[in-house]
Amino acid sequence: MRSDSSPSRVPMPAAGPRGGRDASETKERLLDAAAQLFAERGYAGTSMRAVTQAAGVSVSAANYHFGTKEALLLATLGRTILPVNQARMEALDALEARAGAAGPTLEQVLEAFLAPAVRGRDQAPGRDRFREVAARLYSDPPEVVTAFKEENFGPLSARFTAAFQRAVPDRNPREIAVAFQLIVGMMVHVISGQLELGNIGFAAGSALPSDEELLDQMVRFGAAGMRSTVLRAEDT
Amino acid sequence: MRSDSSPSRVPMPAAGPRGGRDASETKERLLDAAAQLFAERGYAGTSMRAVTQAAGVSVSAANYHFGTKEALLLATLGRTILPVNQARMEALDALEARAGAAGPTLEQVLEAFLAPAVRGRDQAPGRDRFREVAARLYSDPPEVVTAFKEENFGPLSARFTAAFQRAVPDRNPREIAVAFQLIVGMMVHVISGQLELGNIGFAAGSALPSDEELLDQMVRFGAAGMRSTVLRAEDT
DNA sequence: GTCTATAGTTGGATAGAC
DNA sequence: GTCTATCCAACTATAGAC
Repeated sequence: MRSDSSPSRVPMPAAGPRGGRDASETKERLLDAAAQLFAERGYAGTSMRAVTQAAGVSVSAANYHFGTKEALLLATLGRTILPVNQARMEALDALEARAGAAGPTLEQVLEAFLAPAVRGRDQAPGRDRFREVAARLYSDPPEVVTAFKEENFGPLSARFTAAFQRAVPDRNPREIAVAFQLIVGMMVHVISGQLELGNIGFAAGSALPSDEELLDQMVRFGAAGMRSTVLRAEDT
Repeated sequence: MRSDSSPSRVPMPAAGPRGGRDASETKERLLDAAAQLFAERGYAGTSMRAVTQAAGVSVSAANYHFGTKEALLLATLGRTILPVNQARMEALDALEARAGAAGPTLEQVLEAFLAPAVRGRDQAPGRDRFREVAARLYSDPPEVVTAFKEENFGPLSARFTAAFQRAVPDRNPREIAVAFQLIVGMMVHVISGQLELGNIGFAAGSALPSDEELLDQMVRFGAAGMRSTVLRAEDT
C-alpha cells in the first residue's frame, strides 16, 4: 500500500511521447505529490518544481491546471481536509440522532471529533497524507490558509462546542472553549507525526501505539481533562 | 516597505555613517529580528534579506557573524529555548529537593514543565518571541533542527518522564510516554498562538484567558488526563 | 492538454574596499 | 566589523509550438 519513502510517485508510462495523459490524471498526480511535499516541507519549503518533478509532469502543466502555487495549496487542503471534517459532522449527527434528550456522552463526542483524523486513511477514503497536511494548517500559515480555516472549521467548531457543552453542562463556555483548543493541540501533535518522529519520550524502548490504542487513550485523556477544568471563583 | 508592525526594529541611529556599530549589538539585533521572523513565517519562509532588513544591518554583516542561514537559525533556537528548558529543570530540581520520598505531585511536575513555556517572558528573562520560536520546532523541521531537538530535549524529557512516572506509579511507561506527548501537543498549540489567532472556538464572544488562568487550566487538564489513561487488557 | 523555452525575480553567499 | 557590488543558482509564471 504505497508504504515506501516516495509514495506519491505512481509508476506510469512516464509521459507518453504524445501529450496523451489525460487531464484528470495529471491533476490527481499533482495533488498527490503536493500533499506529500507540503506535508513534509511546508508551503514555503516546497517549490513547484519539486511538486511537478515528483508528479512526473511539467511545470507548465501544473500552472495550467491550478494557475498558481497558492491555488494548488488550497486544492490540496480541500481534498485532504474536507472529507475528514465531513466524517466528523456525520459521526456527530449520527450520535445525536441516536442519543436521548441528554445528548451523546463526552467520550462519544470526542471520538466523533478525533477518530476521523487519528484513524486517518480508514475513515477518509483513498486520501493519503492528509493527516500531516491538515496538521500544517496549524503551524504553517500563509495568509491564504486563514480564510480556508475560518470557512471550513468555523461551523464544525461551533457544532462540536455545542455538543461538548451539552455533555458537560457544569462547565462554562470559556472553559469549554479552552479545553477544546487543548484537545485540538494534542490532536495536531499526534497527527503531525511527532510520536513517530519520536524525538523525545519514546527512547525508553516501548513500541509505538497503534492508531486504535492511541485514539482510545486520547479520548480518555481528553474527557478526563475536559471534566477536570474546575472553576475557581467566577462561576457563571 | 517595512510599513509594518515590526517590534523588533529597534529605533537606532540607523547605521552611523562610520561602520561604528559594535559587534555584539549587531548580533543582538540580528537574533531579535531572526526570532521574530522565523517565528512568524518559518525557516523556509524567511529570507536572510528580510532578517537583515528588519535588523537594520547589511546582508554581509549577518553572514560575517553567523556564516549561514542555518547557523543563524540554530543560534536563534539556542537563545530562545535554552533558558526555558533550564528554568524547567531548576523548577523540577527545587520540587524534588523539597518533596518527601514520594516525590512531587503530578500537578507540581506539570507546572514545572508548563509554566516556563506558557508564562513566557516572565520566566525567560528578556527574551521576546521565544514561545513562538519554540513552537516552530515541532512543526517546521529543517533537518538541522532534529539534532538540536535531540540534544536539548532528550535529557529534559527523560527527567520529566521519570518524575511523571513517580507521581503516577500505577501507569505503565508506555502510557506515561503517550500522555506526556499529548501534553506537549497542547502546550505547543497554546504557545504557538493558536488561541490568540482564535480562528476557531473563541468566536463565542468570551475574552481570552490570561496566562495564569491558562496555565492553571492546562495543569488541571493534563493531570486529569494523565491519571485517566487506564489500561485495558495487558496490564504490566 | 502538454510540452520547451524563457522572462523576470529573488534567493544565499562572497569579494574586496574602507 | 561593516559596507557596496556582484555572482550564480533557483524560483514562479508565462509565451508559444505542437
